[in-house]
Amino acid sequence: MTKIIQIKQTRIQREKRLLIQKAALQVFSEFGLRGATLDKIAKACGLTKPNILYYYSSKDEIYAEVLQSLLEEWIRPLKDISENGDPLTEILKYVQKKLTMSKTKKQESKLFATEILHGAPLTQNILAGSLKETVDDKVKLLNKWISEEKIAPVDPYHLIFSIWSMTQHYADFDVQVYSLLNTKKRSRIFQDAEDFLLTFFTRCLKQD
Amino acid sequence: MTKIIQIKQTRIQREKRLLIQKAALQVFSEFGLRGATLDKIAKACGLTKPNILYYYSSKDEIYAEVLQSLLEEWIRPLKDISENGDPLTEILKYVQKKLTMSKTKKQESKLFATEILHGAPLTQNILAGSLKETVDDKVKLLNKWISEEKIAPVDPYHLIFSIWSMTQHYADFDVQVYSLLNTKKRSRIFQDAEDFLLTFFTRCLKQD
DNA sequence: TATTTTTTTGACCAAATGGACAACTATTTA
DNA sequence: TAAATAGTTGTCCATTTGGTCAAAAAAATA
Repeated sequence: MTKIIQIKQTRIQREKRLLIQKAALQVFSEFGLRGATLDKIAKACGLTKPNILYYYSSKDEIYAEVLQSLLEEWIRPLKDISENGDPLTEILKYVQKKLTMSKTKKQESKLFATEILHGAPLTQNILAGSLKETVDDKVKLLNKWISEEKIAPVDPYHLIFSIWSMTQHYADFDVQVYSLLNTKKRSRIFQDAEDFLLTFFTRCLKQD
Repeated sequence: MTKIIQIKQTRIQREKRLLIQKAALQVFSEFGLRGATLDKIAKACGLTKPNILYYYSSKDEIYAEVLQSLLEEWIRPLKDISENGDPLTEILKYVQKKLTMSKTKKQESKLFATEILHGAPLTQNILAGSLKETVDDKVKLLNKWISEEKIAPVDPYHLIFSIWSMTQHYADFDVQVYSLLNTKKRSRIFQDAEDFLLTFFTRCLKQD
């Protein structure tokens, strides 16, 4: 008797898989792949361990799926930098978008950081693939803007790295950032950060 | 019979403890606290697991010691920013020093990053203690320089964060950085990064 | 060199953890 | 509503792993 392979997801499958992903993101971002346990994920979403393994065949599969869906979201805003807009405005908009992501997607940022930090075992091909494509594309655009003297000359790769590092810092290192600021400044981290970053990049990129 | 407590370390103890610390740094920075196993550390330094536990009473104790000795080293360069030098030069020297550390102390940087990323369970008091003191001190100095119009006005806390994030990025996210650059640019990452950072901070901070 | 102290290790243990599975329940479908 | 399918869970298992311990080996000391 041939086993019938189920193609379409049922309502319950959709719901439970999402539930598990959400809990897994939370647990993985806090403890890392190896520190996270199925029991922790199970508790975080109110399911039993075997029940989780009914939807995913292994812990690694959950991790891979969470990471996968995160990566696409992570790359996307870079693509939005538009050839048509005002160069400086486009770059500042990207900075803002990334900073907002640090605020609203802290767990995603931390999970991504942990993955890269530990050698990107599951992500390497995406980094060297679709991310590299997008980056190379935007580097071309930045170089064009530079040659047209619309922004000040600067290494475009390192410009992109600087945007990533400075914005993601507020998510990944939030504990440190919070520890070093007093209560008053703590309450307006993201406003201050935005002011700082916009000023910073404007000063650095403005053609006088 | 009272057990005699040994105070002075023997030659072997000094040597072996250092050996273990070095191996532990390597393993912890690659796998994180939970991903690292005593067996991996043992293999990395050519000792047996029980032998390691003869020198350290637990895995956590090794981690704590490695982290502890790293933290002091990590904070130090910030203290070197001198009131007496030329403001911009002092800041640029600090940037350079931090960038060099990213190149030569990659494992340390990654271990520190992982610790903070996961909530700094063992580091919180140091962050809020001696690091905060030093930072507050330098913030005062930066504010003084700003009020004297020796550097352009900018939020000093976020300026420090930006130096940390941009320089450490080259250690912590090296896999990503390498993936995105072609062979030619890969061979001069740190020169390019230095050029970029010095230009950037100069443009941002120079009083015209 | 004899004795004491330090160092090393093989064998072992208990807890944690990823995962399997059969039995049971709930839901869907005919 | 009966049959079929999907979903759930208690129990169990094997492996990994932090850590113990007693006995052996090496080193220091008297």
